[in-house]
Formats: sequence, structure tokens, C-alpha cells
Amino acid sequence: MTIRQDIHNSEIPALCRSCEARHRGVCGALTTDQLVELSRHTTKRKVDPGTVLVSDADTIDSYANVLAGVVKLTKTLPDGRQQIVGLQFAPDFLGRPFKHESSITAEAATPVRVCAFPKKSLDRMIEQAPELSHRLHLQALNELDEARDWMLMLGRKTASERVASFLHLIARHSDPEAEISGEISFDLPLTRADIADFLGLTIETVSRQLTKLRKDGLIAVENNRHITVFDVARLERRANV
Amino acid sequence: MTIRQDIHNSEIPALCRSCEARHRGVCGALTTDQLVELSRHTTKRKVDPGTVLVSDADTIDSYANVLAGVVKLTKTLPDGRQQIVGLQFAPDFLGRPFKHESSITAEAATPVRVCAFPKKSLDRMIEQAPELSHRLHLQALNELDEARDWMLMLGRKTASERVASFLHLIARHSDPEAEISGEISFDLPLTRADIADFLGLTIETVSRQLTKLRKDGLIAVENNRHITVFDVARLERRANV
DNA sequence: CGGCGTTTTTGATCCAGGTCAAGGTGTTGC
DNA sequence: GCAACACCTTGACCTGGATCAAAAACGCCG
Repeated sequence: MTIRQDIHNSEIPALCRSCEARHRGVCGALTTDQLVELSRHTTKRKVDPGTVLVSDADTIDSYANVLAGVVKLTKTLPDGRQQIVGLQFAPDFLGRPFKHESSITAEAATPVRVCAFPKKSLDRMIEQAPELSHRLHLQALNELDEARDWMLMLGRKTASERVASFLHLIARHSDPEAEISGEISFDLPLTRADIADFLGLTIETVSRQLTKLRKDGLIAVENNRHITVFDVARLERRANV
Repeated sequence: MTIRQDIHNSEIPALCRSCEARHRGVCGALTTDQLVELSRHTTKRKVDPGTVLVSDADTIDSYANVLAGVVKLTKTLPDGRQQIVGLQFAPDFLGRPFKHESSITAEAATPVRVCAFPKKSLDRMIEQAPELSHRLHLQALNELDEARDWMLMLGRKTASERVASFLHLIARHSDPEAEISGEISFDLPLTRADIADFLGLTIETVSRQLTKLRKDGLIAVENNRHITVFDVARLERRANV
């Protein structure tokens, strides 16, 4: 008990408090025993933008929680055309349960902190902890819903609707509680190239659409990264959400 | 025991044998008790193409197994632009666990047989049968993988690659065991309009690309629906899978 | 079989967004 | 402070696929 308490008061809580934000992490679904076991194999890492966390060539042997930053999931055609197929924000879970190879590359889009643990240990725990399994199921369904919204965007929206949709997505993520109509500021977690790969456009088109939004007085841009949206509701209308 | 055996030999087995094909159905994960309970509220339906099974306006109060045919999941923008975001083949499970409203419309693309049961009953069983929950989790992950392949297609592939990808998808589905290189025939489960909504194109472009494939000697088309692919490997190369 | 609505194909034209090519703007290190 | 580099914007032009219009093929029913 003292030992457990010890661990619980030193390493694990820090790990878990961040995992637990917004109740989408993994740790809160585990018993103290499992946490102790897991923490033995856990490694926290801080990685720079551009670092590849999982390559589509690899076999997957670890999972991770995103503690801070944004991870982009990409797919690439043989000739280099690329598409971002998912964005993982803290505290999302990173990994593909029940499968040993990935067809997806995961790469840090911003400076990222992750907390990684071996697939084996967690897979064992999934079987024992229905609550954990349920959370992972929920995240999968959630990602599926997002992917489908995104498919509508990729298949049917115009360039200007796409860029507005993207800004709206980031705005909502940066402050989920924000007023529907009103002003909101945030830093873009992606470069223009990433935004283009996200939206299925080129960087030139993204840039032109941002310029248009700026000239229309809907947003302000500082240092290419910091965005202020003056009227979220109007942006949303442009996005055709 | 006799009663159970009775039921098991009359209604349920028929239902389950179809559900169970390719091990993606729901029934095989249930105990006999649960099957008996479920079968009390189960209704099989045969529906014509175009019938809406779930509307995005509705609240969801039932699940279903697709026993035969193809169901398309669509999203529509206010101005009518539409995108197919999922295709459910038999014996897929149809429904969104843990949520009471859908942002998606499910519509029969071909004549379809479904076996529907109330959400409530199954939700209760999910909690009691980890095996069932696990299967649904697997299907969700599977659909997520498919959605992401699809996003790459929608974001980055050309019209000709898209149409080839589509034919390849249907070919694989119609005979998963088929030779990689060789001939294969099948009926398209979708109209040109559906194919266009699937691929993010217009019907004219789909038609032109099919004509091109025909003129290139890669496929033959009879009655607008029956397709023969002469060289699956060559099609796959065109698709840039 | 022939008439009629629906679906598909084909053709002509147009335009949103891609491509190519400079030029700006920040950021980092010396 | 300024050189070097990475990133972003702007402009000119081009093209793949959309749009509009019409003809052809199919499917259904009397």
C-alpha cells in the first residue's frame, strides 16, 4: 500500500492527470495495480515537429497518449502525394488496437509530449478492464464520425469552404466552450503545407483563401501562425458545417 | 433446453447463419439466452433500393444486421451536395453504439434484407457480453481504416484513379478470395449517381472514365451494371491503391 | 412490339484550383 | 546587423473535371 501510494504520488499522477483531461485518456480506466504495472514500462518523450512517431513501414509495438501538442496521421501515395487522415490533440490515444501493422504514418506537427507504453502490456489490460476497452471503443467511434465529416469536406466542399471548415475546427479545439458568435484567437498548429495536406488542396490555394478571409475582414493573421476570428458564426456559415 | 433447442432450430439459426458469415455479425457473440431474448424483438425486413433506413433527422432507436444487399451511408450539405461516407455490405452491422442521434443517412442502394432489433436490448447486452462489445469495436476500427483510405482517395487521387479504386473495391468485395491477377465479373451495386457521390465526382466524369477503361480494354460492361475486369492487377496499378 | 420515363453516354464550353515562377517575410545563427 | 534558409504570398497561365445540352441506350408496361 505504501509502495503503491508512493508511486501514485510521484510518477503516475502526473501522467494520469494529463491523460485524464476531457476524459479521453487511458489511465483513468485502470486499477491502481494496472497503473503500477504499466508505469514500469512507460516512457515519456518530448519530440520536435517533424519527428515520425509511427511509420507505415513499421510494425506497431507501442501505444501512446498525446500529452501536449498535435500529432498528424498521414497517408502517402507512391508518387509522394500526401493526405492527412487524422489529427490527434492531447489527450488523445495514439495507436491501432488489435493490429500489428499500420498503413498510416504518425508525425509530430508541433512540439509534442507523448507518454508511450508497450502494446503488449496494454493489450493484456484491455482484456481485463472493460472500462478501458469501452473508452478505446468510444474514441474509435469518435474518430470515425470525424473522418466522415471530413470525407464530406474532401468530396464536396469548395476551397473556400474547406479553409473556413479548417479554421472552425481548430477554433473549436482551442476553446470548446467558446461563444458561438464572437471573437476567438489561437495559434495554428499546422504549417500551410500541412493545412493543404489536410484539406486536399495546394499551399497556394490555402494561402489565397486565407488572404481572402483577411480581406473580407473575417480574420486577422499575425506572424503567419496566430489567427483571430472576428465572428465565429460567420466563419461557420462560410464553412457550411 | 427443449424450448431453447426449439427456437434455435427454427428462427434464430437462419438469422445467425447469415449474420455469421465472415465473422462480422453480431449474433455469434451472444449466449443462447441472449439470442432468445433478442429474437423476441427482432424483425426481418426486405426493402427496395432508395428506402431510407435511418435518416439524419431521426433519433436512433434500433440497430440492424445487413443480411443481403448494400446499404449506403450518406451526408448531405444544405444545398444538396451529397457524399457517400460508407458502404455496408452483408453481414455488416448497421448502427452507431453509444449515441442517440445520427448525422448520417442510411439508404438501401440495392434490394436489401435487414434484421433489425431495438437499440435498448442490444445496448444492455453489450455491457454483459464482452465478446459482442469486442466485435463492435473491431468493426468500428475496420470502418475507420476504410474511411481513411477513402480520404486519401478523395483528397489526392485523380478521377481515373478514383474510378479504378472503386471498381477494385467492389471486385474485392464480390470475391475476397479472387486471384490478384486474372479475370473477375460482378454486378455493380450502385448507379452512376451513387458512384459519383462515392468518389466525389459528377456522373459525367464517372461515365467518361468507365468509357476510357473500356476503350483501353481493361474492362467490359454489359447493361450498365455487369462488369468484367480482365486484369485485376492492372486495374490495381491504375488505382494506385 | 413500340412508346415513354429513366439512366447513361457523348460533346462543347467554362472555370476553380493546380502549376510554375518570382518575390516577401520571419527566424536563426554568427 | 545581416546572411542564409525556410516558409508564405502573389501573379500569370493552364488544365482536369464541372457544367450545360443533347442524343443514345435501357427497362418497363400495355
